Amino acid sequence: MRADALRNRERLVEVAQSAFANNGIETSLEEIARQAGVGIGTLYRRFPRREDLIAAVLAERYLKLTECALTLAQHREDADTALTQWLTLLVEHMAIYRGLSLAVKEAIHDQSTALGRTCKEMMDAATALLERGQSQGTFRTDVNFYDVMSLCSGIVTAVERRAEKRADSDVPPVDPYLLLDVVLKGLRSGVVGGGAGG
Amino acid sequence: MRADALRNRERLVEVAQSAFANNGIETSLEEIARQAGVGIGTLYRRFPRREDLIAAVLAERYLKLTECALTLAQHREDADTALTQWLTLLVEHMAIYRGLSLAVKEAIHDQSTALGRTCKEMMDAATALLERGQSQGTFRTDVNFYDVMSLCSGIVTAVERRAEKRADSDVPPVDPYLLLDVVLKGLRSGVVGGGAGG
DNA sequence: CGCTAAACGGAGTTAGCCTCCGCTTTTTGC
DNA sequence: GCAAAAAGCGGAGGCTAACTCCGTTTAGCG
Repeated sequence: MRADALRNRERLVEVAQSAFANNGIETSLEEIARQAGVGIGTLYRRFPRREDLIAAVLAERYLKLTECALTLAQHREDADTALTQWLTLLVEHMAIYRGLSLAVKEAIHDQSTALGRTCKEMMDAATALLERGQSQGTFRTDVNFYDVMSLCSGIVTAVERRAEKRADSDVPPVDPYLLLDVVLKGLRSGVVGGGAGG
Repeated sequence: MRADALRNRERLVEVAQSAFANNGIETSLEEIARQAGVGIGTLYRRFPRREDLIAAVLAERYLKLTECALTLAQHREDADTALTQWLTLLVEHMAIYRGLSLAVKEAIHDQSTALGRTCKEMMDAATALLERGQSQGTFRTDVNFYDVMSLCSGIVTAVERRAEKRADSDVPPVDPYLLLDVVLKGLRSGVVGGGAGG
């Protein structure tokens, strides 16, 4: 890769990072290119899809989450605590850019996108946490990790929306940790078999 | 309202209904106007925002959900069963148009939109179901109805995404009833105080 | 220095949202 | 019935943002 290309790439990721943080993940790509001082063509050559840019921005963060999951899996202690800790991190991570939780949910099953592939590794590592708990009888066995991710993504989306409307009316604040607690409580095995028939 | 205006209005709602069902809620408004045989200006005069059209399409359905909530609230029997039944209906309802769950989540706090106002009545009726259960000790008292709606919306979003990608890879199907069961289980009081610290 | 592949960048195309306003149809008053 | 007025129609046009294409520029190498 040529030196100027590398420089531009880095600059784009840098600008995108702060643009996503300020304006959400839907920030105009032309705006990002302008701020980075490159042409729109340059941005598209390097990041053909918006997700590719998102994936680049998130790369380190995902790596950290993956490592964290691996570490938690190795310390073969309390499976409940392990999953709780990791999901807490995940929820905090997904709340960083407005719109991110949805983008992740979109990409989660799609190995053809950079975001999807990056996600995959992390998912694999974290899946182990759930499955360990399941084999120990800590968590109910009829849910898979996609289900858990989906619920967490729902939590983050709720927080995002609520934050946007905060100026409005009498909207109460939402506590992601509370919602996560509800989900985790629902995941624990206890007396299995709730009531929602299907 | 003039007769021709009423006719056009009905035609638009009719076309929008099937367009939303086939292409999701983000279908181009110009496409809807074209199919209805009216100009784009006519559509916008009657439905200034996309949400107004959505609200019109959903009006009857919301009314049914509201009535259902009221009925369930009056039969002062099992609060758990009541909420379970209603949320099951809700989830089924929100899965009808791709993107609807998000639109509802967007509008839920915004009384300035038609969708928000229609939602409000339904929410008020359903909130009673949760609160009855809470005062009876059936459900944990630290969550409000917005929280429950948010989690349900997350479930539906997951189902929508999964359905879109079904052609892909080895994606397992998702069961909304299962996820709803997880949420409901998490809502039941039992020994309150899970583990997700904040 | 000079050559070449790589990279650049922005003009141009497409698509959808939304507004504005001259024209048409319905309704109303007589 | 008929004409005036009110209501409604519809699409041209402005706008923004995604995305493509290709002539121009430049880094890197010998």
